[in-house]
Amino acid sequence: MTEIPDQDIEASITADDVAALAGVSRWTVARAFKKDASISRKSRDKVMAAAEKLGYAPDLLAASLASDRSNLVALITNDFNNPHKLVLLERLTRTLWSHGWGTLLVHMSDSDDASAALLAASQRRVDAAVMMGTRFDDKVLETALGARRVKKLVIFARYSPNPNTLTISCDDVLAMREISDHLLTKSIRRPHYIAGPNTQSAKLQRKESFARYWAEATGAEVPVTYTSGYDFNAAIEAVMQIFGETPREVWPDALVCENDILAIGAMDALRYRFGLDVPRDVAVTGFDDIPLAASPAYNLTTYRQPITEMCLKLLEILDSKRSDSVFVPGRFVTRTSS
Amino acid sequence: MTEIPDQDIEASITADDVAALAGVSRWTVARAFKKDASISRKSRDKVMAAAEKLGYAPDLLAASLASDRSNLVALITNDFNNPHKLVLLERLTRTLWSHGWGTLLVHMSDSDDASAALLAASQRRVDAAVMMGTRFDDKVLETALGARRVKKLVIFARYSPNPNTLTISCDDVLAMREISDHLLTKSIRRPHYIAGPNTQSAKLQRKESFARYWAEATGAEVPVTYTSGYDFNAAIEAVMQIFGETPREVWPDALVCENDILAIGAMDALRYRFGLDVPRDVAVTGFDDIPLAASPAYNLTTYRQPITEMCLKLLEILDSKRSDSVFVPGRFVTRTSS
DNA sequence: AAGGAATTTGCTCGCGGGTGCAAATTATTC
DNA sequence: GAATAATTTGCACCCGCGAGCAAATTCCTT
Repeated sequence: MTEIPDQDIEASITADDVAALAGVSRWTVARAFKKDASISRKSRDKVMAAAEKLGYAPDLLAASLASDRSNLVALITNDFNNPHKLVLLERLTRTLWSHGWGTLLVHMSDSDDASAALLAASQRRVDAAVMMGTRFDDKVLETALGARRVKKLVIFARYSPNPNTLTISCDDVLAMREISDHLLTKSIRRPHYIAGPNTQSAKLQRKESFARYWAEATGAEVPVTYTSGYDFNAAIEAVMQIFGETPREVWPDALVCENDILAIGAMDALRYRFGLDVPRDVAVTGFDDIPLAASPAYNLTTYRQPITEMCLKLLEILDSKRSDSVFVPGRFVTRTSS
Repeated sequence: MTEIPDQDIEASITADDVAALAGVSRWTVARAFKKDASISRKSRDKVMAAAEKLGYAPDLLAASLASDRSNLVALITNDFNNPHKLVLLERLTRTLWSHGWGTLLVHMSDSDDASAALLAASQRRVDAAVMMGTRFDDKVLETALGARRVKKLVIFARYSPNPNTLTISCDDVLAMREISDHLLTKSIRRPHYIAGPNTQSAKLQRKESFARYWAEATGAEVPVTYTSGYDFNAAIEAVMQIFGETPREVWPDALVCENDILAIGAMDALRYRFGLDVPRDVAVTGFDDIPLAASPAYNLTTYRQPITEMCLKLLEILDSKRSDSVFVPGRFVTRTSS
């Protein structure tokens, strides 16, 4: 009979050690740790007792290598200015984790392309890569996908028509129709759309949707200003430009912002640079419903993305129960900024 | 001569394939990809050419298994309400990534303890675990460390006296002295400290430091209110309590907040619930210098953590060039809220 | 050109556990 | 109780690469 070493000696405990202690084979130990494996009640108990005694936990690295399944998902993102990212991150990690998935966070700096991030992910054998509300270039993506195999590539909270890609996103079209209808009931005449940087791909569909509905309803075109980034300073600049360079008579009476952080910057600019009142002089709407949107300082009318549902859809994709893009309706949140 | 398979056939390319194409052994391929390995210029070129042709990239999983070094760091956190977390996350991932470290993000829900997170991390063989600005229980930590070996455990942007642990943190003591001095020059008489939840361990040293300096300078004690969490609603409640339950004559003339998100909530409460002016009626200071602190709406006086330096210290620890705790001075940022 | 040092290359063995099948055990039927 | 079916267990082989040493090659020196 082999000596079982004291449990705190440097060497780590493997399935073999547990097997020896439990008096079974290594493979029985593996089965004990596997959901619905073919194993008798008795041996499982024996194994579990031995495992607990030794403080054994399966090595996920070795398991991934052997099984070609890592239970790892790469979360790729590049825009860390938006507090909404934090919400997405939190929900994604929590949901995935509670379903047995680990998350590898890959920060893709704006300058470099997606390939490096995807390559790094694939080198760790992730089962899927999730581009999280991230702008990226479709062409780069194409080549990256060609060269390096990432089993599944999901675009989360954003939209890409790339056929090698799955989109999970809020239903922007529906959302903008609601915002549009809302502004109409508030007798808005001249809305102005404030969009993030104008990128080639992986965009949101908010601007187009809003413009289309507004044109359908009123026949008027919606002017658009693109900011230099998704942060409130960029929004302040945009508002300075819009209101600074046009005569007061043609000032917009509503700012429809692509997301909350732009909306908050816009509100600050309106109030502190132009002394305007929101919503009396200008109404403002956002998108995402970040925590700050509910603060008494902003009370922002916005649209909440259905993150929980979106996470569930992601799980379905990971479990291969789904393989098509999906657009989930969110919820319009009316507050006093409009 | 072996047939080289077309590069896009399902099977993934291993070092063996590259070796065959380059006409060298598998180990030479490995050396070509290793910094300062003993290999001739000629073979390295041959290997690299072959690798590029096949689209080969080393499998990091297999490498970790074989070498007992994963180049993976677990980032463990649990408080996703604070936008400052996003800054920390961004910096950490980016710094680590650019130095060859992958980051495993582990979300530790407030309810459960650190053990589960640490266990999960160790199962993936992380080289180190970083608790990121996270409250946790020291006792749990102790047992978790005993049972499961995580090679290095770093407490980042927080402090723990646990000897199995390394702390990398902003120098809170210095910081609070500066804030304290600043308030004295502004003739503040009755500061009130707003702290986050009162936890057992892994706390910040801000409250004690401020109270101590203030007492040294004025002989007065600083009253403290603990919020129920690090979000601005909790701060609003705290302010409601402080100002709602005491007569106007003894209202504080400054709110020293443990971080920016509390400070912002406090300012909102002062302005919108009590109609007070900041800083004329009450001065407010924060900590962290989150992006919003610079917005025209808040213009918050705060203290910026030296995140860049802290990340560099972390790298030193990962590379085993350092094995002691370190407290880095940050920078006091004066704005108009005080 | 020979001898030795320095450099480069190849190889055995192992990291820890999964797959899929064959052997062994247990349960079921008549 | 024997024969068969169902369940449980054991095993050879593999996943892709690294440590460390031995063999082979190259470079220097005299």
